Amino acid sequence: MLTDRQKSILDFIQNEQREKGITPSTREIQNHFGYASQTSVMQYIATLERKGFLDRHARKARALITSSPKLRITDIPIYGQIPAGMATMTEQDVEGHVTLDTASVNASRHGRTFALRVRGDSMIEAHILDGDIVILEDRKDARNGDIVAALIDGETTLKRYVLERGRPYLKAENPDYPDLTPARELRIQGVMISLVRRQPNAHRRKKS
Amino acid sequence: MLTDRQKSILDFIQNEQREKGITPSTREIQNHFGYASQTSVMQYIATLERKGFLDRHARKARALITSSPKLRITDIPIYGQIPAGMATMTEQDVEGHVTLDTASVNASRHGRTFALRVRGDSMIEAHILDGDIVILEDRKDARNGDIVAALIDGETTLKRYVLERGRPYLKAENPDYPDLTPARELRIQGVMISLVRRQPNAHRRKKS
DNA sequence: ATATGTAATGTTCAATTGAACATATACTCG
DNA sequence: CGAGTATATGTTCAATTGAACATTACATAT
Repeated sequence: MLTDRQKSILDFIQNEQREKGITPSTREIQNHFGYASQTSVMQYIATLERKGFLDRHARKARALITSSPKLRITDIPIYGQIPAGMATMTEQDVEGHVTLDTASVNASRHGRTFALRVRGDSMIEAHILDGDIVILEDRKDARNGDIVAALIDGETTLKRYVLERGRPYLKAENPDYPDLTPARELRIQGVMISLVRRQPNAHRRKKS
Repeated sequence: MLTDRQKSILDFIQNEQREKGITPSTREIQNHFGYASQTSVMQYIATLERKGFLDRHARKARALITSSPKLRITDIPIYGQIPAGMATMTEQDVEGHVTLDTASVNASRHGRTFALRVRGDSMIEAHILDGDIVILEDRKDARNGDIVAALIDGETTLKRYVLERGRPYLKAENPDYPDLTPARELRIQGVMISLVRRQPNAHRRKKS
C-alpha cells in the first residue's frame, strides 16, 4: 500500500505529532530527511493524502492531520445527564471526553457517538458497573437484546431493550430492579456499542 | 482561576482542535471573537500559557498545544499471548492497538502500558468477559486485590492477586476455576488499570 | 492618587510556511 | 520503446502567521 519512503515520512509526521503535539511543517520534514527541496515533501504529502493516510486543511500552516482510516480517533463527549433528547444536549452537559479509535469502539457511521457514565448497578448482570463509561450510538433502531439508553419519566436510564410479542420493554439486568414497560412511548437515546472501565485501585495510591 | 473571557478563549481553542484537528491561528481566534486586533488574542494566549492551561512552540504557526496532560493519547498494543516475559514481547505478538487517552485509562507513569485480550470466563465475577480488552501497566508491585496478568506454567492468565498471611496466590473470579498457588515464584506481568469492551451486536449486522 | 491587572485597538514587520513551476533520474509494466 | 509512477532538485512567490510597539480604558486594590 505504501512504499518504504512514504511510510517513513508518515511515521515521522505521526511521531512528531505524538511527541510535540503539533504536526511538522514541510520544511521540518524536508530537513529531517535531508531533502534539498520541499517539493519532494509536497509530493509525499499529496500521495499520502490521495491514499487516505493523511488529511489536510489546504493552505494552512501545520495543518496536516494524521488519519489512517482504521486509526481514526474520536473524541467522545461524556454526558452526565441527557435532559430530554439528543437535540438538547449542549456543551454544558458534557462531563468530559474519552478519546479512542473508532475501531476499538465498534462505531459504525450510522449516528453520532456519545458516552454516559453509569450510575447504579441495575445492569450488573450484563457486567456493567457503577462508574463505567458506556459508549453509545445515536440510533433509534434498537434490536431485541440491545442495551440502550432510554428516556423514562425525564430520566435517562441504561437498560436492555427486549421485544416480547412485538411489544418492547426495558429490562434491568439485576433482579432487584423492576422492568420498565413504557406508559406510552419509548424514547431511545442510543444503542450501546462499547464500554470503558477504569479499574479502581486496590488500595490507595499516592501518585495520581 | 480563569476569567470568563479567558475561559471562552481556551474553550474555543480546544473545540477547534477537537473538531478540525488543528489549533486555530491568532487571527482565527480574533475573528471568532470579533476583536479588531490580534494583540488582544496574544495577551490571552500569554495569560493562558502563564497559568499553565496552554503550551506553545514559540514562533511556530498553529503551535498552540492545549496542554492539560490529560489529553495525551497513547497507542496501546494488544498482545494475544505473552510468551515469557515483557522483554520478549515483540511486534509479532501484537494483535492490534487500542488508542485512547491516558486519563480515561488511568495510566500512571510507572511503567509501560499494554493490553491483553481476555480468553475464557475465569474472571466473570469481576465482570471481565471473554473478548474484553484488559489494559495493564507493566509493574511488578501488585497490591492485594489487584487484578494482574501473571505467568503460570508458560501461560499468561488474568487473575486477582491475593495476599493471605503474607503469601500471595492467584484467585479466579469464578467458582468453577481453581485458585492458583505458585509452585515457586509468581511472575507478575502487569497490573490491570482499565478495560475496554466492544459490545457484541444483539443480532447480526451487515456493515462492519 | 497611584499602582496593578485585565481588556481592547491600530499598525507594522519579519519569519514561517504552503504551493507552483520547470527539470531530471530511475524503475516498472505492457 | 513509451507511458506511468516514484523520487529528487532548485527557485520563486504569496499567503499565513506570530510578534512587537504605542496607546487607551476600566476596574480593583494599596
